[in-house]
Amino acid sequence: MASHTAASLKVELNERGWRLTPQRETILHIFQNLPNGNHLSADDLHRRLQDQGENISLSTIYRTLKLMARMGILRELELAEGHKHYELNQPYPHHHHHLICVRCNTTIEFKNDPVLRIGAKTARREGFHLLDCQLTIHALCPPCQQALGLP
Amino acid sequence: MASHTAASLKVELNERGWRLTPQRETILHIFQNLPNGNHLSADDLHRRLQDQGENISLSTIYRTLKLMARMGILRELELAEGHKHYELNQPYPHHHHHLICVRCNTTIEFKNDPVLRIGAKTARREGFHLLDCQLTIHALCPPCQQALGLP
DNA sequence: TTAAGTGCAAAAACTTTGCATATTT
DNA sequence: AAATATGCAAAGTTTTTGCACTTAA
Repeated sequence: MASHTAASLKVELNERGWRLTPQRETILHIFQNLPNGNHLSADDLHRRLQDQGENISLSTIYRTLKLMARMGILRELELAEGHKHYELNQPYPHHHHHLICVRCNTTIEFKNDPVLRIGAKTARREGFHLLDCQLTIHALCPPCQQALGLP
Repeated sequence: MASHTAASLKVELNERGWRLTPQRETILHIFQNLPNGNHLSADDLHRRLQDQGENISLSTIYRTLKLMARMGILRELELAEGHKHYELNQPYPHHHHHLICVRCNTTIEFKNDPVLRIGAKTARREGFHLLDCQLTIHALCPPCQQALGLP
């Protein structure tokens, strides 16, 4: 869960018989330069790559996102938009969780160390190797409570 | 987040200008009779309804699942299969979280009250009305660690 | 009565796959 | 050289939508 350089990514890939390609390196860079709190869908990433003149196919993007999520480099977020979003899987103290309004999709990030510790402990107890731990809270934001006439 | 009867569901729907239809009642029953720890995708639910001779269209199922999730009656789970699953949103002490192997999709449920309290507190602090709170842990199970030759 | 809900079929959105070609190790 | 990765186009899955009809309140 440490931050990656192209070199360390290469090592980690090679250990598993995989390869460092220019596409994978470019995609990693995009995420590393993403302002904190941003996250991209496959399509967002594709567009962003095209904007900077990189032509990487959507297939490769999907394959790379899944690979990096399984390696623990990216975390896969299920926000409210109906498709997955990805962001760098940052270690403590940057690690965070999400509070989401199910009506308007407003999303608030928050940090919580105890939850992170509980997640780590739970995985360890079951013998699992932790990749990511996210608390997702579904709720109604104040304006949406109003709109629904909730007490 | 209390358990629902057809009558209380009706009240809650009517309060918001919505209606209790036979389809909605039938769907609620399916979930109420689901053994603890089970969860259904839209398609699972559709098949299950057909098996018991109920003809409810997939459109209605999708619309109902979303509605009930937004009301806090069902919780929407993002497990690893690539589509949503739903289960009854049960209050403490039945409330639970999920530990998922990203490689083989093995899923383990676990309970954790502190996380639930943290979720409730976080929502309250932001003025949100809590609907659901789920800790999702992505990890590699022991066999999959082996298969990948992890130390 | 009338606003909301349903079913159908069609479309949309998102993701995966087969295969020929290119590239990393 | 051998195995992995890519790009393309095509197909697959899951979910949403428009519309005419039905139904709960």
